[in-house]
Amino acid sequence: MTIKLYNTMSRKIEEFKPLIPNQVSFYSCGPTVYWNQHLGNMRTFISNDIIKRMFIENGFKVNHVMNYTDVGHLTSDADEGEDKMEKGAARENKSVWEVAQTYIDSVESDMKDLNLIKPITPRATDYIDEQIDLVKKLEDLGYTYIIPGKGVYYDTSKFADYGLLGGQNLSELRSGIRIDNDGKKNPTDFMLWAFSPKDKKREMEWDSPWGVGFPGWHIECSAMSMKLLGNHFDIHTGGQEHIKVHHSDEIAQSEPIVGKPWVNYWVHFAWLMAKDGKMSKSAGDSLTVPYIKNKGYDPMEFRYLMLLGHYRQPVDFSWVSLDAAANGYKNIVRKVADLIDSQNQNPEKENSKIYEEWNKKILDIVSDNIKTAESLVQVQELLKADDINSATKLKLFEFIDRLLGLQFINRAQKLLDLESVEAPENIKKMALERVAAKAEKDWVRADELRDKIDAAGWNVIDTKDGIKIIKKMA
RNA sequence: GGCCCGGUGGCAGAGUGGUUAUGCAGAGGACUGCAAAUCCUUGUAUGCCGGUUCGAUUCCGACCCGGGCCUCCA
Repeated sequence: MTIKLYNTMSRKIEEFKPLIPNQVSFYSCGPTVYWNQHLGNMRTFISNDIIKRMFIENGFKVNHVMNYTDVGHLTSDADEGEDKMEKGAARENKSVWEVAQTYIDSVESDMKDLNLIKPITPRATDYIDEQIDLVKKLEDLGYTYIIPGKGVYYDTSKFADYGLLGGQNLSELRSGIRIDNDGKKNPTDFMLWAFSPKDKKREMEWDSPWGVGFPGWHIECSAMSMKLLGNHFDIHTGGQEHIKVHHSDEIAQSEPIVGKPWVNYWVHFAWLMAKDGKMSKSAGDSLTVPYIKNKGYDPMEFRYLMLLGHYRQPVDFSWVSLDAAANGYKNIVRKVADLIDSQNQNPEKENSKIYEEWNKKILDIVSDNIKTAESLVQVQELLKADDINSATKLKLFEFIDRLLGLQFINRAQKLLDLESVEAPENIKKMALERVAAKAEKDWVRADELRDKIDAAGWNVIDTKDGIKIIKKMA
């Protein structure tokens, strides 16, 4: 099967060729754990997860690493800025270490809710020695300089390919830059190691050949990815905003050490936009997984909404679109439940030829640059196909669940379980009274009883085989 | 200022040089005492103007509009 991905470096959709056959090494820039992660972050995690599942279904062994940035960084190289981790600690009256743990727990809970296959998740603070080692190597190679009182900086003019990923060379970047940073040799130079301020003790700081301080932001991803995936690896992903700075800087600090190319495929995800602008402006406020759960949405409904769009296309988040996705998702679950039901009533044998055909068709679509929306069209077509029996459809849904992670069968089974809950005696009694009323064509009495049953939390439904009493969804 | 990406039916969002997905919502019908569920049917959509072409929504150019990045951000 041919796998294709859009490579930001070449700006083309390329056929994927692994460094090692049937294996893929895959690094994703993860969250800074100083606050709740919003739905925009979740979109990125879901995109990573789909790529991973696509590889797994294609028979690859996947080594997926996603870091947690638990080191504070200055918000800007230009001035003193604020340290996000320390800001979080002050806000919550906790140590920075406690803050990190709190939000690691929180994001892991979200990832579980969204049915993400857990990646390997290193923490930046566990790789300080590796980061210092990289800075030392860059210093030995002559790529660094020190600004007294501030830190060790990377001299981007020493790296001929600087900015290649973003499609601009250094002089273009210079002309386009809006701010100038005093002390730096080039506006694009960035900090590799920051010196701790003289006047105050930081909670997170370490000794280094250059003095007590803490690592710059970009170096951690180079250090952890090299350590865990090797000096060369297949795929590096992240949000699209990382192209120009973070990933360009990662390349600049890594390729002098490991050679070129360091990473074969760069994949970037477009943003989920809140209606009033970027999600991150309201980071931690309301648009989180726990928040939508409280509003009664199944996290799978959000995942389904994300899969309706393409990862390289920005998507607007709104309650209207989430509602539409929720309805669409529930409708599929209902139909899958009917398939399970029908298979329980009249077991059929699956048709392996049809299974293989549809399996290939859907996997091909997703393998072609992750066209999840188109794969969901096939899901609808599969449900409508009346020449495929329930057993075959269900087996295909098992595959679809592995590939898209939407837990259709799980939710369908839950629905059936809910529907099989026995009604209590008083409800049953009312339902039988209603049957009697109906027999006498006493429609007023019948509807009254149905309302009473409804108020008690049950639905009574007339079918051609008699009545069904079903517990209402919570 | 530099770079990049879009503008598709009521909404969300695909694909495609020539019968324009899919979903949600809406309408009509079947079924039902009425509901619910389900099924069937249904919609004069591709920003504007040129060009290439037998033919463009799809390719090319200009324009208008919107968005993103360039500063921490998934």
